[in-house]
Order: sequence, then structure tokens, then C-alpha cells
Amino acid sequence: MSMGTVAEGPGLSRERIVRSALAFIEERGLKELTMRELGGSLGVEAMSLYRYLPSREALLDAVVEHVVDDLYGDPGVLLTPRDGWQDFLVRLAHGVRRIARTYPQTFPLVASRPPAAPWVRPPLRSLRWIEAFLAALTGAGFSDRAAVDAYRAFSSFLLGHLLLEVAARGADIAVAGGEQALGPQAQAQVLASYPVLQRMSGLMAQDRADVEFEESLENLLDRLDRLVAVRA
Amino acid sequence: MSMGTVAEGPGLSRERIVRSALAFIEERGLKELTMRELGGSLGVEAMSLYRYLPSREALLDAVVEHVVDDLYGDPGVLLTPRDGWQDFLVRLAHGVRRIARTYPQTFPLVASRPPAAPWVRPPLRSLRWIEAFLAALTGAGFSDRAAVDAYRAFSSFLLGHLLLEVAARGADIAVAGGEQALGPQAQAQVLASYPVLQRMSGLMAQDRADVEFEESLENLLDRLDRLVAVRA
DNA sequence: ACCTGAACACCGTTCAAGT
DNA sequence: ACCTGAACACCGTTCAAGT
Repeated sequence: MSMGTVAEGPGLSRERIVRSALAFIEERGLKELTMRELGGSLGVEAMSLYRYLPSREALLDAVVEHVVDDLYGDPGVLLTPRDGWQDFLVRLAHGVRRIARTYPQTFPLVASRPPAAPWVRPPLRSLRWIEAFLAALTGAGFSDRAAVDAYRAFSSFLLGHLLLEVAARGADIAVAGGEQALGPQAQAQVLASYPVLQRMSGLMAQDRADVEFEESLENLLDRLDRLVAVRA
Repeated sequence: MSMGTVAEGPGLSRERIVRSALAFIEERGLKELTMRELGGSLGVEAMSLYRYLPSREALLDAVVEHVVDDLYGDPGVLLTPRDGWQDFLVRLAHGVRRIARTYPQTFPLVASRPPAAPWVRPPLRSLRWIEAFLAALTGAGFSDRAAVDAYRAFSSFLLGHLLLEVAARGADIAVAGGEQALGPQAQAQVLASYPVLQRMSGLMAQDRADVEFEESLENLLDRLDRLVAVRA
């Protein structure tokens, strides 16, 4: 019975397995997460996990749900508007962005796991949050139609921006970690065929994730404002 | 030697393998695509594929590249602007959307495969198109800074919208195909706890992909228009 | 030159068996 | 009740061997 660096804790539980899986994905990536490895990190054989979760797929769903649940614990996010719908949406957007940045390896999973219903749109994929979203906007004067449109626009905005932000961040790390990606001289070689790109490669490499997100969010809010029928 | 429905054609080639893989993914999904199955569909053993591609990962990269290359063959898309940068972007956006809708099973791969450089943003992930994009906008009076910002905003817009459009479409099919997803009465049961959502579930189920895309695109163009320093 | 058989080192998952 | 050993049906990939 080894007593190494593994967390052998006080017996298994669904909760403990899911948390371990999340930590594992963030540390070593989704591809490395196998039932045997995860079991090992919990001081247990792979087969034991099946007492608590019916399959690896179900485990991944549980991880996604666990991550999304972090929104409820975020004190910056409101379940119901306090200072108007715009403030509500800004807080919600920042909360989701915090999740993406906290779990960069897992966020793509939040985005890509098939949702419960076809009209559920990642990353806002919990019914409670969809309900909160629609209630907030209709309560603020949006028609039902406008609230639904807003939900969709908001989802697209979050998904596009956060997926790319997380990918850019991950790519930097992957390159450092030595995936593939061309070496500096090979890259210069390639760029020689693309003069405009070459001139702008410095600008292209700059990280502007913060202003990008804020300005796009503000633009979205302006756009949604034009959908509201009634104002205060 | 069986002569079934398989395409036994005139010997293998990298091209033929990649096209088969693409067709396979669209017909049976990414998960089903194994080297053995793909080999089988080509009338060959799995090991033969390794003469043409070093790994399954490389095969997926090649499939993505092949799909993205469809943009060059699209007569609606311009490599260089003719009627202004807005027309150029509209055509480009529609071209990418056509790709997403033609290869709905493959498009998520276009979005998620690690790009060649960290500043390459899916789905516009070929250097030639990035070059064309930046050249078009700077040629139309955008500063380098503004052109780069536009590239990023355009990428986020396309990724968010098309990923969700393709997912919604796929979810409808997956439900028909009998994945999981709750039955109608189970769904009603769940919705009982979410009155607003319940009231709007009809609206939520409506397909508005076309207008959604067009309106968001128009909004993006308006926003980019404010970035242009010089006008004609 | 091009394809294959056999094998290696893995997977997820099942189930009878142990404690 | 909770965990494991052994096994099944797969994977991707390598390589010596066939034609």
C-alpha cells in the first residue's frame, strides 16, 4: 500500500471524483484523463469509479456541471438584477469569463458538451441561469421575443470571445511545453510570403483580451438596448 | 476479397484518405472515425494509412485544412475587395458560414484544433486568408491596429455564431437519433420549475439562425466602421 | 513500392470475486 | 458496502514480412 503524493483521503464519493477530475484536466489536460489515471490519483483502481459514475462521458458532464455551478458561488454575480439589466449582464459576463480563465482546460468542454435541450446554448447552459436571464430582461421591459434574441446574442458573444481567449492563452503554454508550432526562423520563413501579416505580427501577438472583451460587451449592451420596448 | 459498398478505388493517396475521412466524419461522426474503420471504408487495412499520414492527429489537421480550403473555391468569396471592405467581409462571413453548414460535424474541429501560431484565430485560420483580411482592411483605410482589432472581432463573431448554429442543428438530429435528452413529459416536468422559460419555450425552440447571423454581422460592420480612420 | 500480420501498450467497461 | 482481478473488445501505432 503506497503512501505517495496521491490523495488517498477518506473513501470515494461522486463529489470527490468530480473535483479530482477537474483538477486533473487543468493540470494534465483532457486527453490524459483516463479512468485508470484518475483512479490512480485517488489511490484506487479504475473500476471503483464506476460505483459513482456510469461512464467517462457522464464524468465529463459532471465536471462541466460542477464548473458551471461556480457561478452561484460568485459574489460578483447576481441571480436577479439590482442596478438594471445592463449591470446584471455585465456581472454575469464577467462571472462566466472568470470561470473560463480559472478553468482554461475545461472551458472548451463547457462549450462543446451536448446540452440538455437543443435550445440551451453554451456557455450559459444551466436552466436556472437561463431562467434568471430571461426573467431579468423581461422584467426590465424586454418583450419575450427580445429577451430570447438577447439570450442568443449574449451566448454567441461569450462563447466566441472566451473560447478564443482561452485558446490563445493555451497556445502560448502549449508552445512553451513543446507541442509542435514552428520555430522562430521557420516562422519567419513562412511569414516572408505574407508581407502585411509580417508587418503586423507584432500587433498580432499583443494580448488585448481585456479591452477586447469590455468593448465587445459594451457594444452588445448598446445593441440590446435598442431591443427594449419600454424604458424606465 | 469483398466487393461490398466500400470504395476500393485505384490505390490510396493522401488526398483520397483525407476526403474519405471528411465524408466519414459527416456521416458517422468524429468519435466513430478510427484508423481501422477508415481503412475499412477504403478497402484497406489501418496500417496502410500510415504510409500517407503520420498519425490520426495529423489526419484531423489535414481534414481541417481541406475544409478551410473550400473558401478558395467559393465563387461568392473574394480574395481581394471589389465593392468595398464591407462587401468583402460580408462575402467572407457568408463563405465561412456555408462551410460550417456544409460540414456541421467537422466545423467544431476547425474551431478547436490548435492553430499554427498563437495569434491565429479560428475559424479564419489560414495565413492566406488572414493576409487577405488584413490587406483588405488596411487598404480601405484601417490603421494596422484597427485591422488587427477587426480580425479579432470578426473571428469571435464567426466562431460564436457558427459553433452555436451548428450545435443547435446537430442537437436536433442527435435527439432524433436517440442520444439522451429527456422525453417530452420529462422535459415538461423539469420546465415546471422554470416558469419564464416554460412560457418562452416555444420561442426558444424557433430557428432564427439566418436573421440572427445577418443582424449580428450588420452590427459588427457598423462597429468596425467606427474604427476606420480614413474614408473614401 | 505498397500493403499486411502480428504484436505492443494502451483504452473503457463488465462482472464475478474478494474483504 | 466498497473495492479489485481478470477479462473483453476495442484503440493507435510499429515493424518485420510479404507481394
